[in-house]
Amino acid sequence: MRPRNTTDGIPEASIARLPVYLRALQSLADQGVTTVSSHQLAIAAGVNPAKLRKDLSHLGSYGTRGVGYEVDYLIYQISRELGLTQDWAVAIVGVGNLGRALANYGGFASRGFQIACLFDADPRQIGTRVGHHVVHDIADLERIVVEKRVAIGVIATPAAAAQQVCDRLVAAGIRSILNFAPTVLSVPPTVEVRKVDLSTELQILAFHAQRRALSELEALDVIDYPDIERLDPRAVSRADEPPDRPRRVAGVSR
Amino acid sequence: MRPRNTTDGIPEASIARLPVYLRALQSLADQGVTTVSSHQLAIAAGVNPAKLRKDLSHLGSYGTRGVGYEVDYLIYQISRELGLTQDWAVAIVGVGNLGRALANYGGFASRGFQIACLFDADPRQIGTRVGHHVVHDIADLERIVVEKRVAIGVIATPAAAAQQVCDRLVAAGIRSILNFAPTVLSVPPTVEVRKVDLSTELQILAFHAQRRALSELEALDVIDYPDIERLDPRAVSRADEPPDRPRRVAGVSR
DNA sequence: CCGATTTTGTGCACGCATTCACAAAGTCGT
DNA sequence: ACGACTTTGTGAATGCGTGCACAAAATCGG
Ligand SMILES: NC(=O)c1ccc[n+]([C@@H]2O[C@H](COP(=O)([O-])OP(=O)(O)OC[C@H]3O[C@@H](n4cnc5c(N)ncnc54)[C@H](O)[C@@H]3O)[C@@H](O)[C@H]2O)c1
Ligand SMILES: NC(=O)c1ccc[n+]([C@@H]2O[C@H](COP(=O)([O-])OP(=O)(O)OC[C@H]3O[C@@H](n4cnc5c(N)ncnc54)[C@H](O)[C@@H]3O)[C@@H](O)[C@H]2O)c1
Repeated sequence: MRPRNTTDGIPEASIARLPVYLRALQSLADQGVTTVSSHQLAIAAGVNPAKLRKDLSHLGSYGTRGVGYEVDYLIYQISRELGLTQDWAVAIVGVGNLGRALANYGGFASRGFQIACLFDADPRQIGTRVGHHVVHDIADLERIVVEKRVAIGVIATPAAAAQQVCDRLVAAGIRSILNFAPTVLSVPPTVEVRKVDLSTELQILAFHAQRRALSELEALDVIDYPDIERLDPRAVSRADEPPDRPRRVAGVSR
Repeated sequence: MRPRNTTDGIPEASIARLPVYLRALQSLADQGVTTVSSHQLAIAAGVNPAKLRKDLSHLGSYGTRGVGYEVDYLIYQISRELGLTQDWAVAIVGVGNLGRALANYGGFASRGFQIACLFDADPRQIGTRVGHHVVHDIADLERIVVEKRVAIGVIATPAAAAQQVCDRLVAAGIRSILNFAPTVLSVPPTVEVRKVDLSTELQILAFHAQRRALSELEALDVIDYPDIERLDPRAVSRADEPPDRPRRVAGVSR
């Protein structure tokens, strides 16, 4: 073994939190704070202090016992670990509602992500300006992606086109993809896909909201009905009948 | 104990996957498929079949051994569990780039989420139309949220305004919040916040992209340099010097 | 009616992540 | 120079999630 401190393999869960720490640190730096304890930073980042320290310990031993962490130095170390000391060229495919919002967003450039080019398949979009870019024809994707050294592809097309677009991004050599379309993409194992699914987020919120509503109902009025299934707790939109349950319906299906 | 099948407490990890299964099932239903095995559905959803079965088993015993799951029936059961048999009214605060994209998106209504109202603080936005809604003054938030029975709030304002907007949503009785601003929101424990952070996603992609680049470099040329720290593997934007590391620098800090 | 076949539902083992709790390390005041 | 105090870094315990592997259940053909 050699004294290579940052051995390797930082746990995924830690990596996902590093950007949060980074943002909290930058906010502290803006306020003129030069030194921060794990406790303070943990509060700012919304995590447990022990978890924060363990996460940071994966990068190396950058704190000072009795004092805390030097804000600027830690910002640099996290940025370096995340690969933010260089710029990354990003291509956005699909300049509809969402693609436009992303293209116009200023918050990426400041974090080292340069929108390098935009693509669409719609002839009415091609050639128009969005932000300070001209929308390219998807037909030119491979050429331009290579020319501009694009490393990250963002898919903001309808779901039906997503796999096809993904295949072309991969063919052009891109191995990091952020997918906004609600589809499961299949890619070779060398390619990493991350999915952002807004409907899913809302559905998870709905699940918990329903749970809350239900448990509150039970808490106050209900006398614990017998076994009759109470399909819909909120007794409003009960209109749509449940689909024919499987025909076999054995007598004792528990 | 009573024969209440869906006892309670479905693991969070399972809940987060239910929307994915739901979408895969709907796609199958559209193709006319009436019955599906855990294996097929698992492929469509991009997960392990055993995991899928265990997830579904938390909802009840809705499969038929030797056959599989009835597509329509399973769609109904998952929808019910997620609370999608009723409609949910959603308010969007901040109609900038992102808020507009969300307001114009058609994919929410079809999943039971109705955009009920839009808010902004900018006088130039207030009163304008976005989608088929008029943008309301944020000053009227509490009143309108109660009137329209809004259950879910979406924050699409700049980070600086997010906590303040959040507080008002909570004051108006909303207990489910989807936050797009890059801030940690603090809320009472009765309120659930989910965060969608696009910059974080890109940063995670960048981390892995850097790892790949680095390990490929090492794989072919490098003769394993001695201990000199190699800060930047890509030797390009090496311009910016690392910040002054903590002054104390002990001799043997390992 | 029975036996071969398919596929579910789940017990179990394993590994990763979280959190506690504490010794080691460093600071700061006197 | 020293002792009280602060805060890091990490061992150890616990809990959660994943996936294998298999018995139980149901179908179907003969
Ligand atoms: N807008 C939102 O708020 C939102 C929310 C959740 C999910 N999504 C998802 O994000 C994706 C984009 O949403 P949107 O609202 O921007 O859709 P949109 O219809 O407004 O835009 C899609 C764009 O993709 C282009 N396109 C279609 N096929 C293409 C192809 N093969 N190659 C290149 N471009 C192509 C279209 O011309 C269009 O400009 C969709 O999959 C949608 O489900 C969007
Ligand atoms: N646009 C993107 O693609 C993108 C990507 C990642 C993150 N985000 C985040 O999403 C948020 C919105 O981004 P955007 O690009 O739409 O910003 P934007 O500046 O285009 O829009 C913000 C809107 O919020 C309104 N607003 C400001 N203060 C308000 C208040 N107190 N109450 C109500 N409305 C208020 C503004 O008037 C403006 O219309 C930001 O926090 C941004 O960091 C956006």
